[in-house]
Amino acid sequence: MAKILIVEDELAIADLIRMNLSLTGHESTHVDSGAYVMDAISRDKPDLIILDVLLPGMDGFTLMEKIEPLGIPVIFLTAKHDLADRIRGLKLGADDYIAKPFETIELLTRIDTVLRRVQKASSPVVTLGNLEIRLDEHTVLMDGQPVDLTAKEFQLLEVLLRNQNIALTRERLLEMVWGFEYLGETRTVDVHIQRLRKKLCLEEKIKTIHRVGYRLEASP
Amino acid sequence: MAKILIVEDELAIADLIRMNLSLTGHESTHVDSGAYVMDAISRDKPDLIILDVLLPGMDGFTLMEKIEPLGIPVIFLTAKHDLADRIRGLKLGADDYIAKPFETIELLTRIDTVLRRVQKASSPVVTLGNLEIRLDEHTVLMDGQPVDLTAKEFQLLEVLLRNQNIALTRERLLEMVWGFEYLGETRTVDVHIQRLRKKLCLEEKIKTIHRVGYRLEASP
DNA sequence: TTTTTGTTTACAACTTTTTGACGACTTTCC
DNA sequence: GGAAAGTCGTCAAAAAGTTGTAAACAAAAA
Repeated sequence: MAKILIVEDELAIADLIRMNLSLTGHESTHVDSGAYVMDAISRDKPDLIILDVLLPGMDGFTLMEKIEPLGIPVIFLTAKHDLADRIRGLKLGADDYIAKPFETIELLTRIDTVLRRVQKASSPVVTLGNLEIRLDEHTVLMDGQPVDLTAKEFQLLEVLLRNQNIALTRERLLEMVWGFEYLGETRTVDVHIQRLRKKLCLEEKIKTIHRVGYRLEASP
Repeated sequence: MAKILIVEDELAIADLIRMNLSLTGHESTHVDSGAYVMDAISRDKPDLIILDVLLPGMDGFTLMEKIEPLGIPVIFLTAKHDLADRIRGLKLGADDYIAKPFETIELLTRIDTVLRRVQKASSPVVTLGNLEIRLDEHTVLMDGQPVDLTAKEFQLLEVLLRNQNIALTRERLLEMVWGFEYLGETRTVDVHIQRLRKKLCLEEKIKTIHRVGYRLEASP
């Protein structure tokens, strides 16, 4: 169940892909020119982009450079024998490529593999038990209800989330949240940890490691 | 700079791969039959395995099932047109595949991509018999169950682990765990050793060396 | 200014670490 | 072999150190 954007000028191929995606429970949209890609991305917020290298208007590599910073995974479609293209695509940050003509099952498998890989890695929304942390929006929902966090609290939460299951010393947390050169009491960390625990009911999840620091436990 | 195990029966191909890996700064070992793979893994502890599907002795898929639980990433080598094989490999948990005959640069690129992806994920873990010590998490699991250790206990365990099979005097342990300038009773060490032995059932493994100190025996 | 956010202080509650005592065990040497 | 000397294991109480919390204070934003 992912949203997939197909960038492909040959309608027959696009339709083939769309049909197969819908059969496997994915939602897809299609644009047939490079010029519309960025618009489509901001409108649909796809989870994955399938990108033909040979496009009218704007070539796939130029597009790739624009897409890459957004962190959306890309699967390249290339002609069978353009090895150089495939390498270039991978180097630009594409997650995979498929050579045309491709077999449907291979396409679907690769899509699933990439989605699985990426969903593990990073998404702008992190959930932790009954919490949903939207990094982009800078908001936190607890059981769907928004909770007000101050800037420092949010940053601290972010650092803890990015280091789930890792014990972090107060010094390390000061570095990461307050900045490398910050000279302050390690006590400050405690107080913020307390506030996070209280506001988000994380008494259990944010473990104190005596004489070490704190560790946020990942959800089981 | 990774250790790579090549499982390939055609010597020419294995040599080609090894040469290229050494040119790009990787270390590699080679076995030419499936029968030796598990031995080679436990001996060399490779960071990545390149596995030919068609092998004498044991086929790649059977091997894959054995390797998968170890969490070592695998790149499959398949014949160009065996699409079914590639899919099967990916489904079994392979991280990538390359179709023979392959171009060297593609191989190298894919190796780097997989290594980069995997290195992000992993974190330092040491095992000793039924114990698993996660340094980052500051946790110790015994038969999969977490055991509570205090900070000093954990540090002491770490030092012992880093010096397996080496007898350490109390003075040396004090230096390494308590710090160079620490002035305290050597009795303190005993007490902590006792607690480790008790908590982690290490009565056998942490040997007392009379008039010398202690030694942690490596697992057989 | 008022309000909100961030930092520090103070102290009680708590956990860990150290210590000293003593019995058990090993080694050494007669 | 057996006694003396030294070493180690264990316990529990004392000491040291760490953390939670509230509340005061300072800084920044509205």
